[in-house]
Formats: sequence, structure tokens, C-alpha cells
Amino acid sequence: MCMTTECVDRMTSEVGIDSTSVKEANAGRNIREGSPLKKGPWIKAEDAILMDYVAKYGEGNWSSVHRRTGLARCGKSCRLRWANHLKPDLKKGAFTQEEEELIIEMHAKIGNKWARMAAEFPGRTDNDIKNFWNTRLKRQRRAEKHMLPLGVFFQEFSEDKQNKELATSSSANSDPHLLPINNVEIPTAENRNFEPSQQLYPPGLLNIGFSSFLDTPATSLRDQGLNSSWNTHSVRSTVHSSKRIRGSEAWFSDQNVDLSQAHHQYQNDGSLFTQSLGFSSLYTRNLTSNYHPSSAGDIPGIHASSSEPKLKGKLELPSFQTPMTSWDSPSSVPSIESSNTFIQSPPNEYTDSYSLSPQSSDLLHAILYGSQTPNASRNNSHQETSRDAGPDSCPVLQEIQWGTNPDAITPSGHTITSVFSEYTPSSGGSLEDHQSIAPLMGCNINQEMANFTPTAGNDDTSNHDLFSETDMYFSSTDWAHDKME
DNA sequence: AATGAGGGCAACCGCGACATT
DNA sequence: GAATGTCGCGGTTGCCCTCAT
Repeated sequence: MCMTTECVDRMTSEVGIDSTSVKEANAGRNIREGSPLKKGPWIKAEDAILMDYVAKYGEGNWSSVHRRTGLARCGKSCRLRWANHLKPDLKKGAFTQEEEELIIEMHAKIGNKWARMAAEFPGRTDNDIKNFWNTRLKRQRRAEKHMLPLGVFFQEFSEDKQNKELATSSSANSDPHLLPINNVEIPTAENRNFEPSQQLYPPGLLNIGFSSFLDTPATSLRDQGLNSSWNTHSVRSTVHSSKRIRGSEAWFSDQNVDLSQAHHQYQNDGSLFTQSLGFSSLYTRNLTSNYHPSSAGDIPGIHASSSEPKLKGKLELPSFQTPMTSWDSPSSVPSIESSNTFIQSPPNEYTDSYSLSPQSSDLLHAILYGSQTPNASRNNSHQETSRDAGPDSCPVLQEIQWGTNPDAITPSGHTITSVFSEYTPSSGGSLEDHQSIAPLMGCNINQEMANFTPTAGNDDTSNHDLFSETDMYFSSTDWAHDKME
């Protein structure tokens, strides 16, 4: 279809739009594609035409915009432009802290349902929220690039131990595709197609203490003032969730926390377990209804010593979150971004309420903002560049120190200690004390790492392979290189 | 001052759901 | 019931700006 000058004149007169402005608006249309429709940035003249059209015909019938006004834009483009920019009640500007917190909470519950989220934010568009979230992911990925390759880290801690312990522990594992970390077996780099299948973890486990922390802007962590004691044994990272959960497994192991016991516990009382970690009841419901772990064996890649029941039921997944049935035979390999999103998007149904319980919200706040930390997201984004990957900004170090800072105050006035106390099961099970929860939260890592004993691959390359070559656990190897320099 | 990296944002694309013919 | 059109959603890309080196 060719929009001739005569056509434009005729149509614009019908609609009452100045034909000159239409001609002006249509200048520079996408000639290359041979399309009568224009692509790319909108100009004011186009906006004016579209606004006139909406004023006259109302929202909708986007496909007729081109027909009725001669505006060389497709209906979809018009709808998008209107919805994202021209709509009168749109709220522009940075997200407030409250909005950010709500986004985080909602994303934890419903995943990448931007439109549904936007419905809860008057004046905000799904695109706004999506961009906001993706920006966080970018930041997150950047932070990951600078984190410590744990192989190096572990080696530093265990060089003096591994030689004498290697013989006994390595003999315990005969699977060449698995590198044991104590009792936890981890697929080696040989399983290149392997991608952690996060949905096979208890959703809440992934969601609190790891991914939420992951979301925390680097400066938010740095600004907690927890930056004074960097040393060569400190981990520098915001760890990818898939890495973090793996680390947590090692921590469980190192803390003599038996995963099977832990899982038994939340099989018996999912709420206790999840709440102990600050999970909302939403996750509890998932744990108790869809997820029935009874031992570490329910978590692929963790090979418990006994046989266990498998996952029951099918978890509802966001569109991109293709379920995988096993660690080494993924039906698809989601991107890192997807993985992140996945982890942060437990496959839960939309619930009747977005709000976490006050207590879990407290813990969420504690995780996200630490001690009276002013939100440092976009306004400080430029301070969060690669410079923040320096020793002073080691997120995990801050996790460690944060974990040792019992007086950190949540926005609602609770100390970290009190929140932990509130959520720590008072008795029974292997998660009965802070010590067992702390590893989940990244606390006391020094001790645990110090206890860590590589049981295989006691050379540089094997660790390196495990933690960086796969691109799934650790995205960067340049940290060690930097460190050498 | 030049340059590259990263952040933020706008817009497009592909796909699926739904309505209409 | 099939074909077609429309709309909405989620994912991705590209551009521009800022900042650090």
C-alpha cells in the first residue's frame, strides 16, 4: 500500500488532522524495507497525530490508525507508543524505593509477568518495570563477572589440608562426571550442557537469601559500610543464584547440616523451614503441595546416599522456564539471564496478595537493604560500575560481615538478629540454629570455606574447570588474573 | 580530549490468545 | 471449525548518554 499525498490529504481531512503534520511525521519512513510503515523513534509530529486519533476514537483499533490518519506506523507501534509514552496518566521518573521493593516482591511471586505487575503500579508500564528489572539483571551479571572463582578460593583455603585429605575423600566418588565437594557431588565441566535446574530446588530456598541478595544493588551492599576487612581470603562476588545454591550445598555439608534432614524437616513442616528463611507462605504452599523432597536426592546433582522419592506434581513455570528433568539432560538450556530470572521467579501461582508477611518482609528488607541503607539503585547506578568490584565492595564479604552484624536494622525497625530469631525454628531438625541458616544467608563463610576440603582435582585446572570453564557457575576467570597482578 | 564500558530507555519482534468473519 | 485480524505480552535489540580511564 502506498500512502500517496492525495491519500494523506483526504484521510487527514476526514479525521481533522493537519495533513502537513502527517507528511512531516511520515518523512523518513522505512524505505529500505520497502514498507509503507515507519520504524524507529517517534517524532513529535507522530505523537501529535496519534494523540489526536486517540482523542477522537479512543484507545483501541490501533490497526486503523494508519488507515484513518495516514500515520505510517503499524497498529502495534501505535499501541506501544500510546501505552508507554503518550497516555496522560503515565508516571515518569525513577521508581521509588517502595515501588522497587514491591517489584521485587511481586517478581518473586509471579515472575516475569510485567503486565500483571504494571497493573499494580498506577502510571507505570510493563515496559518500565521490565526495563527496571532487566537493568538489575545487567548489574547483577556485571557483578558476577568480577566475582571470585571459587576454585581459586577453595584452593587458597585448603592447600594445606587437601593433600592429606584428598586420598580418603576422593576415593569415595567413582563418577567421573561428578566432582565431590564433601558429600555433595557436582557435575564437572564435562557436562557442558548441564544447566542448573533451579525449579527443582525448593522455590523458596532459591528465592530468599540468594536471589534476593542477588538483586541488591552493589552499592546497596557496599553502602552498608561493611567494607573494611577485605583480605585475600574473602570472596568477591555477588554470586549467581545457581552458584550460590551450589555453594549453599557445600555450606550445608560443611556445617554438618544434612540436607536430607533439612528436607525432612520441611517435608514435615514446610512452613517452619521456609519461614525460618523468611519465605512467605506462598513458598510454603509450594513446598508442601508441589514439592515433596525427602532428602538431598531430590535435588538433582546432589546424590544422597539413599534412594528418595522424586518431585511430585508439575510446577507452573513462566513461559521461558522449561522444566528440566535431570541435571545432565536438560530439555533446554536457559540463558544465564533466564536462570537468574527463573531463580527469582519461583513457579508460583498468582496469589491473592502480593504482600509478604510482615516478618518475611522484614527479612527481605534485611537482605535487600541491610542496615539502614538508602536505596541505591538507579540513582547510584554509575557508582556501581566495575570499580565497585574492588576489595571495598566485595558483596560476599559484605554478606559475611553483614551476617556478623546483628544490629543491622531493617526498614521496619527490626534487627537482623531479631529477624533471624523470629524465623529460626526453636527446636528440632538440622536447621534449628542460626548456624545452619547462616550459610544460606552467606554468613560465616570464612569458617566454612576454611573447612572446605577439595576432594578431587587438587590442581589449578580442575578447580578452574569446575568453576569457570563451564560458564554456568562462574562467569569470570579474570578475577584471579587481576588478583595475581 | 578520546575512547570504551556500562546504564537506561525506547522500540521492535515473535508468539499466543482472543475475537470476528 | 477454519481462516483471518487484532491485541497484548514477554524477550530482545539498538541507541544515546554518562562516566571512568
